[in-house]
Formats: sequence, structure tokens, C-alpha cells
Amino acid sequence: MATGRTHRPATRSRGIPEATVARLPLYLRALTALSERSVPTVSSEELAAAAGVNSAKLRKDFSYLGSYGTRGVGYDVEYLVYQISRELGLTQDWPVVIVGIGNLGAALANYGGFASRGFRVAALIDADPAMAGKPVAGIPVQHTDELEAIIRDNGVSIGVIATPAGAAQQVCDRLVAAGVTSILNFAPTVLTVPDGVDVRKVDLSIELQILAFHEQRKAGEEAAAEVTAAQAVGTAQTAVAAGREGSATDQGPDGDVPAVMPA
Amino acid sequence: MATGRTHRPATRSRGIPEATVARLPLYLRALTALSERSVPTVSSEELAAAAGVNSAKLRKDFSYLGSYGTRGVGYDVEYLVYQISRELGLTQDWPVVIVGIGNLGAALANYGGFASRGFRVAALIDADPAMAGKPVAGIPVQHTDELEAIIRDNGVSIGVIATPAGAAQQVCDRLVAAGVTSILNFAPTVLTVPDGVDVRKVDLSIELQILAFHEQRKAGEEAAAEVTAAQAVGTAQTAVAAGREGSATDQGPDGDVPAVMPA
DNA sequence: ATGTCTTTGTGAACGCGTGCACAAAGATTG
DNA sequence: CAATCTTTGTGCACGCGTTCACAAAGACAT
Repeated sequence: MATGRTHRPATRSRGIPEATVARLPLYLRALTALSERSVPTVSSEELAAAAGVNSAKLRKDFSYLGSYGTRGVGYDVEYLVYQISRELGLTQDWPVVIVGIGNLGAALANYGGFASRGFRVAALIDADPAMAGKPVAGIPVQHTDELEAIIRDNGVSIGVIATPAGAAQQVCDRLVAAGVTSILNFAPTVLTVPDGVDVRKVDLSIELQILAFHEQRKAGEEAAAEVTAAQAVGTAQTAVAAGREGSATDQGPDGDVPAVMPA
Repeated sequence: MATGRTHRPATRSRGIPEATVARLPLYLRALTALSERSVPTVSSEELAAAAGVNSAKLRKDFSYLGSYGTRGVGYDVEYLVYQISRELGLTQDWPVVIVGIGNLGAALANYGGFASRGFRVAALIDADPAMAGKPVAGIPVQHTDELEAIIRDNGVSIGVIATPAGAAQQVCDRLVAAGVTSILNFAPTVLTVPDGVDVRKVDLSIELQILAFHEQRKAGEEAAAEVTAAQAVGTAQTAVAAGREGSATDQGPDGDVPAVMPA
């Protein structure tokens, strides 16, 4: 007592670090695969390898959930699947709405990974009247006007935004006002939400840019290595600068990119 | 000297922290928007608000790039756009291939954010012969057989995998063998790659599961609060346990989820 | 029952990232 | 030119996350 209540613990929910929570789905997937192969138990070493993480990290992660392993043996696969599912809240059904049924929205609607893990697509919503009634992934698209009613009637608390950037904030506001408290945002915009609402962002463009950075660095290091090998005592800087001239500024960047297009 | 060369600095490239690199695209987007509105300068405070970060963090981030600001004034928008673009390697053209042209692949191909930032979709590749020649986003889809030739002919170093999970590792291996050194993976699998190859993963299902966790926690706290208010001295645990019974284990989780379907 | 061997769970050290708070720098005004 | 005011750049402290390394726990064999 007298511990929490400080307005928002956020980062450290109940004692489970955020970083650990982010890895639980990873473990769950690996465990599910093992379960299908009817493997009864796994060691932290094996499971860590399957999930692509360090075994010590995995053990510490699990230690936050409790002591579910048996020393000398490992972890019971089925039991662990259940424990993690429960911890993540996947033992209950989560109705989800997807707003913005363009290519990406359609891809999400068809995504098998949703239904399999306790998520159920309750509705597809789009602002285009021409889309209304059109079935996508077996579900008829509904018009934005219905948004509030849909949220309330289905008790939806998780919303996915796949609209163009321009519409995202507006859609977000309506979702929140209607009672949604968790949002997965695919539009390239910073969403402003009231306290108590969680937002996670997935930005395709950003991921690519990060890759480009490392890619450039690799190329730069190679060039630098060549220069070094060539005994160049001058400013190795030139090797990098020589790469290209280019003018990113004046070639007209489109800035507020239209998210992922609607059809 | 005698500093680097330790096999792989990875986390801290040249002195720019990984966390900073991940935010640069964010700043770039905000700056581009300002540039379009012909705003000449911004303060760290304003820009930080637009990017949704702390202003001190932003200033520290920029300090890694150099001293590009003017005290008492702020940052020159155009200049900063150029500097960040250059640092991220966006002043050069990055040919990219997308493998797996299902709904998601198509969405990516149509994504405006790519072309606008130095990325150019060099080719769309799919294993389905029926897709071959079919234009998606104005680009004809090519068969997987052509993969190696495409990579080499276009000098592609960045590949995007949007195939089902089962095909991902195989595609990955071929991409890497053909010369790709950066991969953006949308398939729900852990990819194994040789040293020197960067992989970034985007997993829609995982993001949702993380949201579900926090959502459950919110619900649990509300319930706990109610219990506390009701002066229940017994085990508050029951409030949480009462939520639902459910059996995630035996309702047949599909484990190795087929990524994002191929049409 | 005792010993050996495997594997967990965790204490402790370390490093990275974040945010505060302030001094230095420069613009601006009188 | 001097004073004031704004805003940057950064030293510093703190906390989270990662990793090592090992003691405790339990299975298994003899």
C-alpha cells in the first residue's frame, strides 16, 4: 500500500518490466510451436534460442511471472503457454475494430495472427461511402458514422488506425470518446490522447530509415577500411563525403505522407 | 586508435546511440512538415512537442550530430532537414525489393512514404506464378526465380519480407546470399542471418498482445479499486481471477501463424 | 539413501538512456 | 556598447535493462 497511485506507474505495471512484457508474445509463439510438436518440456537454453534471446534474460523474464520451471528439467510447455497467455490477457476475447480499410486495413483484416490469439475483428470501418457493405475478409465494411455505436454495442476497447495521416487524429479522438482505451496506430502521425489511453505506433517508413542508416554506415566503414588499407594519412573524412552529393532538401519531400492509402 | 574493430560495435555506431537513430526519422517528419509551411526556424521546445518527445532529449540527440542550432533562436529548419537526411543516408537512392505480394505486400508497394524518402521499389517478387506480370502499384510482379538476378542487376541492399512465416527464412537466405544486407521482416518468425546483416522486425500480432496486457491491467486495477472501496479485507486476488475462466491452451492455437496471407 | 549432474532462479555489477538544471552563447533592444 | 533575454548544449544523477556467475533445487542413477 501507499506505493502506487502516483497518477501513472505505466512503465512498471505490477512488477513486470515493460521490456519483459514486450518479449512475452515472442516466448508464447515459440512455445506454441513446441506445443504443436507435442514437446513436453523445454530448457531455458532451448527456448531462448527459439525466441532469439539470451537464456539468462529469458529466465529473469519468467521469474517475474513466478517460479514455473523445474530445476534440472526445464519448463512445462503447456503450463507455460497457459501462464503467459493469462498474463497477457489472451484467455479472454478482445473485440477489435479496424478503421481505414485500404490495402493495409485489408491486410490486417485478413491477418490470421489476430483471431488465433484471442483477438476478434468486431468491425471494419471506412470513411468512403462506396466501401460500405463491401465485404473484406468476410466482414462487411461499415461507414464511419456507425463508429460510436459499434464501439459501444461490442464493448470494444482496442482500436486499430490504418487511415491516412490526415484523418488519424480525428479518428483517434472519436475512438477514445466512444470508450476505446488502447490504440494501435499505423498512420505516420503523433497521436495526442488523454491520460489512461495507451498508444502503440507502427511506422513502416521509420523502420526503413533506420535500416538505411546502418546500411550507409556499413558502406562508409568499408570505404574507410579501404582508405586505411591504402595508407591514406590525410583526412579519412573525404571517403565518406565522397559518397554522394545530392540535395534532399530541394527535391521536394512530401512531408506529411498520406499514410497507407485508401484503395 | 585501438578503440573500435571489436568485431561489431552494433549498438553504438559512430557515437550516435541507437535510441537516437530511432528518433531521427521522427524529427525528420516533423521538420518536413514545418518546411512545407515555410517555417524558417524552430526551437527545441516546439519541435519536441511536434515529435512527441522531451525537449532535453531532442537537444541531446541533435548534439550527437553536431552543433546545428543557434542559441537564442533555435534550429534552421531547412538546414536541419538536410543534416538529418544526410545522417540517415536518405540523400542517396535506396532500391528496395518486396518479397511476398499478398495484401500486406501490396499495401507496402502502394505506400507513399517509401518513394518520398529516397526509397525506390525496384521490384515486387512473389512465389505464385499466377501473380507474375500482374501489375501492383504500377509495377509488374516478378517470380521468385528472378530474385537473385533482380538483386544483382539493381544493386539492392535492402529487402522487405512480407511472406507467410513458413517461407520467410528461405527467402531471407536467398536475399542474403544474393547480397542483401538489411532486412525488414513482417513475417512472424525469428530470422537467422549471418553477421553483418541487419534485421528489423515488425510484428502486428505482438503489438496487439502488448496492448492487451495493458488493457487487462487497467481492467484489473479498476476491479481492485472497487474491491478496495468496498472494504474487502480478503484476498483481492479473487477480483482478478473472477474476470474470466477460459482455456487458451485447448482451443487450438494455430502457432506458426501464416504471416499476412498471399491473396 | 546418497551422490552426481542438470538447470533454474537471482544477487550483483555494469552500461545505456533519460531528464534535470544550469552555464555559455548569441540575438535583440535601448 | 552594454544589458537583458532567449535558447542551446551538456554535466550529472538516477533508474531500467542486460548479463554474468553461482548457489540452491530437484531429477536421476547407483
